[in-house]
Amino acid sequence: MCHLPNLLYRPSYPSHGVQMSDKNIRTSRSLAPTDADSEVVVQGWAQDIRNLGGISFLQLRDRYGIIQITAPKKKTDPQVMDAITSLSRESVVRVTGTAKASDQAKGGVEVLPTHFEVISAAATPLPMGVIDKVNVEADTRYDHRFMDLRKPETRAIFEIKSTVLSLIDEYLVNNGFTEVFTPKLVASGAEGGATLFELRYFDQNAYLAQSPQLYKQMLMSTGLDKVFEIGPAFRAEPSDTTRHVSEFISFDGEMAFIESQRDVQVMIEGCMQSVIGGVIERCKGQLELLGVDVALPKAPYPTLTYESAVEMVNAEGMNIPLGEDLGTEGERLLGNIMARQGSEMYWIVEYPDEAKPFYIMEKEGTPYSYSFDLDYKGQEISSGGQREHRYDNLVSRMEKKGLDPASFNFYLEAFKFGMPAHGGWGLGVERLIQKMLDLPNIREAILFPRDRIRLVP
RNA sequence: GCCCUGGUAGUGUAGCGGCCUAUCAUGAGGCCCUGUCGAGGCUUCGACUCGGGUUCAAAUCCCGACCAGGGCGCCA
Repeated sequence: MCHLPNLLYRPSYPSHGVQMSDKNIRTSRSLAPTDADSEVVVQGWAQDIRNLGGISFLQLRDRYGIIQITAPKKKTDPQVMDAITSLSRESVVRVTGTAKASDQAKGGVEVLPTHFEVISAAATPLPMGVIDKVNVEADTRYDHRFMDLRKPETRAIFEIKSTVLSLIDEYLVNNGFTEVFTPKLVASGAEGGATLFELRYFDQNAYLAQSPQLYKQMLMSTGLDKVFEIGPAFRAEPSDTTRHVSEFISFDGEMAFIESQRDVQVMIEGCMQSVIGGVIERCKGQLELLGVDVALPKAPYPTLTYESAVEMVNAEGMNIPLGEDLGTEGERLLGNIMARQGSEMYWIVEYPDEAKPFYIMEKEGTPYSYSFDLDYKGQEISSGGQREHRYDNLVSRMEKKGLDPASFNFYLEAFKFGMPAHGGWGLGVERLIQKMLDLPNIREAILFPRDRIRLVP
């Protein structure tokens, strides 16, 4: 799969791309004082209309910003004047007019209209204001997300998300990975733990995949060696938090012929540095709009064992028994401790194998496993480890976890006829974005979030 | 799923037994204004989530449903 370079925010490329008509179509970015006295066509949403009687102003918003349409009554066709002053906010219009340099207009240029076309009049009142001076609750914003996305700062998150995905792609392809797609409709995915969404599949029952785990592992027996996938994952967990949703984008990778899980960690770490560094470099405008100062995490990321992580939080007043999960509070406290030491990203390795799925390799002679979590500012964004590639051990681990190996034949078969040592990871893309941009809720990083109760829009 | 808090005009809120014919802001409609950009001035419009109950009287108290926010839990 080929990926075009990110054209946004590289002013050396023409911003309007392919010219689709012979009209002099301009955007808020391409219109400049040097256009003065020439006829231009601009189009967008009517953000604000100011009728002062003898002169009217229309703020026209497009993808890149605002263009001011200025209509002095004496110099403007009465029909055009009327159309402007009677326009409802958020209507889509196309304006033809004369560009005029002006110190009083932002950007130093405004347009005096000669023709005015309402492409789509907006009904009133708006379900929520785009520039109103009142707060709008998150729930109301998600109910009317198309309107919410008219705010540049809301859109900025998704422009950054797009850049993150491009950067991941670039990094992995440069490191010899092949991008793959595994099925999201599956017959069984009961790898334990997470609950599945069930649905009818012709005359069978099927499930929405909670993870590409089994399939990406099967690919390790093929010779593709290094694969990654970016795609949706579905969890029917009844979670109700600011960091859980029932549909999210998972970035999964799997690598064959590894020496240890460390090989996998090195790859993720390099990828994260490249992604965060790339966002800082390519998304300056969006970060400024969001008022976020993203810092490149200190590398190499410190590695804590699960045991030492428990000791660290217990030393600061918690009381977590060995073997137990850190919990939300413990995770957050650990984040604070690490922040004090200047580390936003850090590894927690060797979790108790009891808490890990069947496909993880045990650390023999200990209650621990060859597994890792990657935490970013006190929140887990990725987990992975070395997989159990030895058929007999894998089957006995399944049995130990109360799973029936017979229902995993399609998976186990790949381990029977030559399977290299391998390891991999899964990473929640929206969690990465959430922590990177300090978003209060993971839903802010999803266009149309799906949670326990929200299925619309 | 549990605990806590809450549901009032399009949006965001105040009011928390009678002073409610319900506050303020924002918005929408109308009018005035030639440099607005959180414009300004005048004016009009618009709401108590639903169902039961208590009471002479309920937006206000009680019960239930539904929904939301915060926290926890569940959790690749």
